[in-house]
Amino acid sequence: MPRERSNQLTEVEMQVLQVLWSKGPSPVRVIHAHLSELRDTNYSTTVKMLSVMLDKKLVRRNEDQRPHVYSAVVTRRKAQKQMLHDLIDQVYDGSATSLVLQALSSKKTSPEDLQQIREMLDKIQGE
Amino acid sequence: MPRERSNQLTEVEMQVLQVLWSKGPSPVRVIHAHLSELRDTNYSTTVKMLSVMLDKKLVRRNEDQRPHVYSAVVTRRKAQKQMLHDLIDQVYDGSATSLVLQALSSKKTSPEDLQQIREMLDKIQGE
DNA sequence: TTGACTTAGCGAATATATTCGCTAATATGG
DNA sequence: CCATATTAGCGAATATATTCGCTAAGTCAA
Repeated sequence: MPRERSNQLTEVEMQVLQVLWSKGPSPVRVIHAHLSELRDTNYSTTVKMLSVMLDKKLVRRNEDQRPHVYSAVVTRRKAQKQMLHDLIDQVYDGSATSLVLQALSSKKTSPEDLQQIREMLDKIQGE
Repeated sequence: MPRERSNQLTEVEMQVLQVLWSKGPSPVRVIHAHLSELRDTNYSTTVKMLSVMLDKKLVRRNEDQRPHVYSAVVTRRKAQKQMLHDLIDQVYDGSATSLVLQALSSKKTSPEDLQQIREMLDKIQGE
């Protein structure tokens, strides 16, 4: 008797959203085509996953058009924010700074990106 | 017939590791005490969870001492890195920079922390 | 219109996740 | 040494996650 459904996305859910975010609203057929590249899955399974995600309100669908069109309920940006905060809270003890430091130190970052980050810092300090 | 076990940590596993990281190697009794603050759980359940995590090699235990002592197999730092990369890959399309920008813009950061980040940037650019 | 194809959906099957009762083994104090 | 408490562990129960077969409904071209 597991606890209440954790609100964290499962791997498949993540992948489906990934597809919807990058391809935009799509019918099952298309979603399935892209999902197949990420995991070995059956069409029926994709249909079912979408119906589950519909129940969970992770996606919505437009039934006006015949092959129904699914789209993500939350924007990529929102999901990112949510997950980022969860990660910071749960694993970084609430310190966004240590996450930032670690992200910078472990991933190669281009000069342009570094510049962009400096600008963000300036903006924050209200220069 | 779900897919292969996802390697992402479940909520409870995360919480148990959280306790081990902050309190260090501990017997079940102690782990349970701290875990109880995070979730409404039974002693037996904690024992079981630890045994499951032992199977998954998420924790190890020393049986020399009588109340056996459990400890985390991976360091907090390692786990952080892993999860951070997964997040960047899966949700930020591989761009550490956009994660950093978002982390900075959505969390209040103290001047000292900002300074620390600037130093990291300088270090990366090899000034 | 009909046959073939596509799309929707349900429900059962199975795997993982989590819970806890109950029993056994071990420790401990008097 | 005995009674009691603590610790370990197993196994069943139950909830979620994921899979897919099978059927029905809709589409469409000849």
